[in-house]
This record gives sequence, structure tokens and C-alpha cells, in this order.
Amino acid sequence: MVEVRGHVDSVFHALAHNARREMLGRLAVGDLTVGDLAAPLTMSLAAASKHVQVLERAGLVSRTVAGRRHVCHLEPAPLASAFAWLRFYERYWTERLDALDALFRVDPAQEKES
Amino acid sequence: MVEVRGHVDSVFHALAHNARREMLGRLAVGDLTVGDLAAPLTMSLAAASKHVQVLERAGLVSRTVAGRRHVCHLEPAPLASAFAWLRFYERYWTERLDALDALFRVDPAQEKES
DNA sequence: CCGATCCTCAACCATTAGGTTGACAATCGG
DNA sequence: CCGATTGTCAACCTAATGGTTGAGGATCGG
Repeated sequence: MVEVRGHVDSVFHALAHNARREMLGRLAVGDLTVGDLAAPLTMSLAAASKHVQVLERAGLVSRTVAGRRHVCHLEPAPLASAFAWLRFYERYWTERLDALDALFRVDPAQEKES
Repeated sequence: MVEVRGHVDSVFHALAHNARREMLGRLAVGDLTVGDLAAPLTMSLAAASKHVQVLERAGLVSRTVAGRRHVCHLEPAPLASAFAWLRFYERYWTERLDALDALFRVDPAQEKES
């Protein structure tokens, strides 16, 4: 857990584009070639290829060159890092929900918040 | 849950910079002014102010103008959205761990892969 | 009222992002 | 060997990022 600084950057950046998130979603179902990944997208193959490279540099996708086609495979480990980072804040949004819940359960007359 | 398309983009993009993640981390402890948030960073106040604006546009931070200072408050709800998006993939990295576990349990003599 | 403080805004700059097109390397199917 | 398929690469464009500086608007402390 050392080289996290720039790594987390690249993972979140990779997730910050709908086309790339969609790619990940389809790779979750099964391995796909670059062409397969590009097909449903409204952009050129070269553009989609760049998106795959972004995912690759973030460690979210690995590639196996099989003849003339490049088969992409989901590499979920970096997602776990991002998940872990967000997990720290889980307490804050659940607290928010708890506070909301408390508003409905607590007698307003007893309210003595800090 | 409708306007998710560009919203998730902006949240992940906001998280894709260490300075902004650090800001969120310190806001988790308590509300801070823009100057407080800028102080530990190696950049100008104006630059830090822009980062705060990015967090604000992503809905991660709200601002209360108190006199001449702008007090920032952590707004964790969008983090929950990002967390929920990642949660879908949790199954894949835990599966990976299960597969690894299986490797250690299987008799190596039965290994028949290439 | 006056100076210091807090912060935004505008202008500017360099780099990256995201997209296009065209050329080409490599492979597969005959 | 030849043509079609698959994908990258290079060049180019526009727009967005991330940073700087300088100016100035409010506001607070006397």
C-alpha cells in the first residue's frame, strides 16, 4: 500500500467518463475485443482504443493479443482500492441518514444537539 | 435517480485529484474556510479556490458565506452514489480472492493447465 | 475611516483530454 | 499471394485542467 498517490488519481480519472464505465460494465459480463468494446459507442474505433488504453494504464483492464485481435479482461483490483477509499466516508452519509431518522423519532422538545 | 449520467462523471472527476481528496478528508473532521483548506497545499489560494469550486459543482461541498469568509461543509451524498456504482463490482474482486483461495486448496498434482 | 484579511475574478499559459482522419502493421481466410 | 479485418499510431484540432499573477470587492479590527 505504498504507491497509492498517483494510482488512485488514475483510477478515479478512468471512472470519470461514461464510455469507460460502460466498457467496464460490459467486461464484467465477459472478455471482449477492442472492436467489441467500440461497437456500441458513438465514436471512432481509434477513440475507443484510447479509452481502453486509459483503463489499461489505470490497471482496470488487461489485454491479451490473440492474433490480430486484442482481448480485454476486467481487472477489478483497483476498483477495490477506490471502494476502500470511499468506504471511509460511508459513516458520514449514513450518519446523515441517522440524523434524519432521529428527527422523526426524537421528541423535538428533547433536542439538545451540540 | 435520473440525472446520473453526467453527475457520476463530475463526482469521479472531482475525486481524481489528490488535493481535492485531501480537502474532503479534512472537511470530514469539520467545516473549514477556503483559506484553511488552501493552507497546507503547495499552491496559490486562487488555485485552491478553483478546486473547492470543482468539489462544489460535484455536490460534494456546500458553502456558507459568513462575512468575508466562505465556510465549506462536506456533503457526502454524492460519495454514496459513487460507492453504489463501485459496489456492483465488489463481487468481481471478491470472486478473484475466492479463486486464489481455491488455488491453495486444490491438490497441485491434479493441475492440468498449460 | 483605514488598513489588513479573505476570497473571487479575469487574463494568461502549458499540458492533458477527447475526438477526428489517414496511414500502416499484422493477421486471417481463402 | 491477396484482400478484408483488427487495431495502433501519428498528426491535428478544440476544449478543458491546473496552475500562475494581478486587480479588486467585501468585510473585519481597530
